[in-house]
Amino acid sequence: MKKIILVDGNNLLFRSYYATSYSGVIMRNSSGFPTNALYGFINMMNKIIEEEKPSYIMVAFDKGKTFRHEKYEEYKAGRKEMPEDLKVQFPEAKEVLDTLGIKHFETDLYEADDIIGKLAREVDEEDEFIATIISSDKDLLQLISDEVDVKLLKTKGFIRFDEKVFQETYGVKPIRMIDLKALMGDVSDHIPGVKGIGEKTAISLLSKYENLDNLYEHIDEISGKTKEKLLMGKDDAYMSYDLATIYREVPLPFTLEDCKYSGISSEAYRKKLEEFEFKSLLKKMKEKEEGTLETEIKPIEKKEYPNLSYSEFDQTKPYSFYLEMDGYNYSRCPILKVSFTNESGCMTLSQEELLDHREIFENSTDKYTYDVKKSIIMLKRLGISLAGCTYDAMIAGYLLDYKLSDDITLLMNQLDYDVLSYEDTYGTEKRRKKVEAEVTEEQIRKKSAFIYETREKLLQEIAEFEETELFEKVEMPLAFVLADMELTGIRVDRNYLENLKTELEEKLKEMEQSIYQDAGVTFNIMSPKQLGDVLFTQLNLPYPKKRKKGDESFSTSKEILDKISVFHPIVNKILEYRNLAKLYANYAVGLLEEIREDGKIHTIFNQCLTRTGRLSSSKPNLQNIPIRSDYSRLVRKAFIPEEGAILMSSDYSQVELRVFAHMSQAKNLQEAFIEDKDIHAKTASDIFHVPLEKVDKSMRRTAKAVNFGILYGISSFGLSEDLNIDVGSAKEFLDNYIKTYPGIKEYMEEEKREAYQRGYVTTIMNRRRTIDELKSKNYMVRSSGERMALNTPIQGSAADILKKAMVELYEAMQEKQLKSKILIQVHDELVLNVYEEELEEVKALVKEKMENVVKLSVPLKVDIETGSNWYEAK
DNA sequence: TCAATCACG
DNA sequence: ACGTACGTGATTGAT
Repeated sequence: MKKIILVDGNNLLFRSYYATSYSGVIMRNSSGFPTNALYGFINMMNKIIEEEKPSYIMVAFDKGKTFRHEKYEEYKAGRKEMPEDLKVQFPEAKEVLDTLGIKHFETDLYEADDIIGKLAREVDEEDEFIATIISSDKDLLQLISDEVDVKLLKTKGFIRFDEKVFQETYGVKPIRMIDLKALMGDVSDHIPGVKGIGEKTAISLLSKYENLDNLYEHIDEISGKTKEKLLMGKDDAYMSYDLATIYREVPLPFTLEDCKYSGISSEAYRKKLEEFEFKSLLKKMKEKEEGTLETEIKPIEKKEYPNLSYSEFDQTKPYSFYLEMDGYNYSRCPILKVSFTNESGCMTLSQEELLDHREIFENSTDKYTYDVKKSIIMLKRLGISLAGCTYDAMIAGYLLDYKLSDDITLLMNQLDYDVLSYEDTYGTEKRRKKVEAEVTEEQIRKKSAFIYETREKLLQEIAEFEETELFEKVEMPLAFVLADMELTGIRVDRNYLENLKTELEEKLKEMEQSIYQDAGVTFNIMSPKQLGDVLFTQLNLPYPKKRKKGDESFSTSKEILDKISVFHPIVNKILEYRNLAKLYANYAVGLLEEIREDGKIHTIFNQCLTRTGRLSSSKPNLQNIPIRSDYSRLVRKAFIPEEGAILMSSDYSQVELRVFAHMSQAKNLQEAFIEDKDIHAKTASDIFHVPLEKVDKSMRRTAKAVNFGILYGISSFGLSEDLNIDVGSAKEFLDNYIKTYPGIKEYMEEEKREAYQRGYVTTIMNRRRTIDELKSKNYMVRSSGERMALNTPIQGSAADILKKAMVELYEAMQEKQLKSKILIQVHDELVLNVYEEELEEVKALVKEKMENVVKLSVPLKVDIETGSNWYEAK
């Protein structure tokens, strides 16, 4: 078989141009010629050749106006002029292809899509060739056939679509991509589609009616809004259908055979790279010639592994394992299969087989996996304890700022591994698919092979990011701490919650009647839509906010309701009702449902989720148990210690502000912490120019809001909203703040400058967050990126600090063989179950570990409280 | 599946 | 002139 690669050249140049042009600034060589699109383009061509190893390749381009322009005015209008800086890179790209001996083609009236469409047809019609199309444009998916697949480029990585994958993703045949687009449209392609129909609706309609014509023939079977929309948009749908259809009869002056690729680049290619000043590409080229490429990051070596039996697998050499669940919830579902890989080969075991071979997990050989916490917990249920696991690809991927999920395949795709997602293989949680055992077996083997093969590369990258300490000393050991916390769980007083639930039920019922009476009608109080109607139309209360033109809906947020509460007694009742309803659903019913047979709640701590480095908690979320109001915080009384123990809460006082004082090096602020002053009062005294003892409650509250504003990447508008004051006064406070604390303005400017320059920000432990928003041309998006750039180092460093403290505390407690345990982490607070006889020792240990975990230019301070429940311990 | 709302740091 | 504070998760009604 001859393999030909068909590249959508326009698409490649466009996406590399827009991926690298931010705030109008783009890469240029020293004579000012723009090179950003070329850089991405050449890189991608190299990558394609490396990965696909094609013997035939061709790149298609657009050429000015096409027949689609002639036919549809709208299409013409929708297409914007290409920026000049991008335009000039096209001829250069084509010259580069010439120097590489790669065929390229463009022709009047047709787009790159159409050229590729014609070639794909030729591939379909003869027997020697198979083709892979490369683009990020989903439009091309309509060309998929037996012999043609599409490598769909994503921001990171790609997805390979063949007939099967397409069918599984969209529920219809590839050619129906056209019908899909006709319905859902495509903004980037200026295809309107039917207004109000999105991807999900389009897919479900087509999986039922197959194609557009048939859909409109059976339009009367469809009900409600969808039908209306479809009828309204019928003309648009058919126009879109026409626009989305790739024309496959383009006359071509060459054959498939003419696209032969020799693999030899000429001296002219090097000259071009020199002209563009692509130093890294030149370096790579040189190293390739000298055979010294290995000095750079080791390329991933994908290998085939012999399938071994248990006794053949060499357990004395480090190996990777991957544990595939049979379901979606690791605290409940069984293990489907586990795969193992190392140099000796690979093997898979089922859950039953594992029980006979537990030493594969319990021996002391180094092991690598994906999601070690999940693995520990699932194995624990089988009575197996995991030893020697030193590497978690999920954590590595998280620190390298890859896009992650609990599904390993997302990371694999980004590292060029071709694998189907868990959901695509097994179906969704609700709709499970039947899968052949051999298929899954092969997929699972691929996963442990992936972990094994990519480990060195990822560790090298972590070292380059200077995150090795963060990886080895914090995140890896933390996974074990979290596993222990999840397994331990927190004890809950079921009786107390039942009573609370009944109490709330009664109160809600009463209030409901009272509200109906005030309103004069019965309605669903929880529905913002109905509530807005009752308040602002029927009771005719004033709406205290400007409304956008054409906006029919009313916001019924707390903020709005607070403002109108003086006009009618119903408003406060509604606010109260909402409070209680929230309490009822989330914290009475919700928590009761989560109590397991052991009388405890076992939350899940997500270690690799947040963009800042914080943990998150789910199923249930124990990081948002009420505390801010007197009544709702009573929920905390439901969280109780074990017999003979008490609950201890230990929280950092003002960590984020302390971190900020440390990083900004603002002397005045640092001193306030060194002298252990009430920081908000001190700030108030400074910005209002009054002595400390003259600071009243309102001043302190204002100062506190300003301090928070600073941490979040302040705007005077945001502050004015928060404090309910005018923007002028808010600005005044901020100006005073900046005057009072010299250095912070410079710090913030420098932080932003660096973020723009590098495209990412870092924390004190070099945790990295890339911020693509800074590249946006949209002012709003970019500003939001700037605030992330300001806030992430602070929030993230605080997260680093508590994570490291948790690890050190945990290890010290193990060392001392204490029975007491860490139960919950809430960003700046730890909750522990502490046995009475260990109280003093644990208290001292916690304080010592938390306060001394890092040395900052300001001290860290920890407050500890204890009690017979979580309410008391605060 | 989305938006609105509101619980936490 | 624009639209506006950082990071999460769960529930609800509406589509």
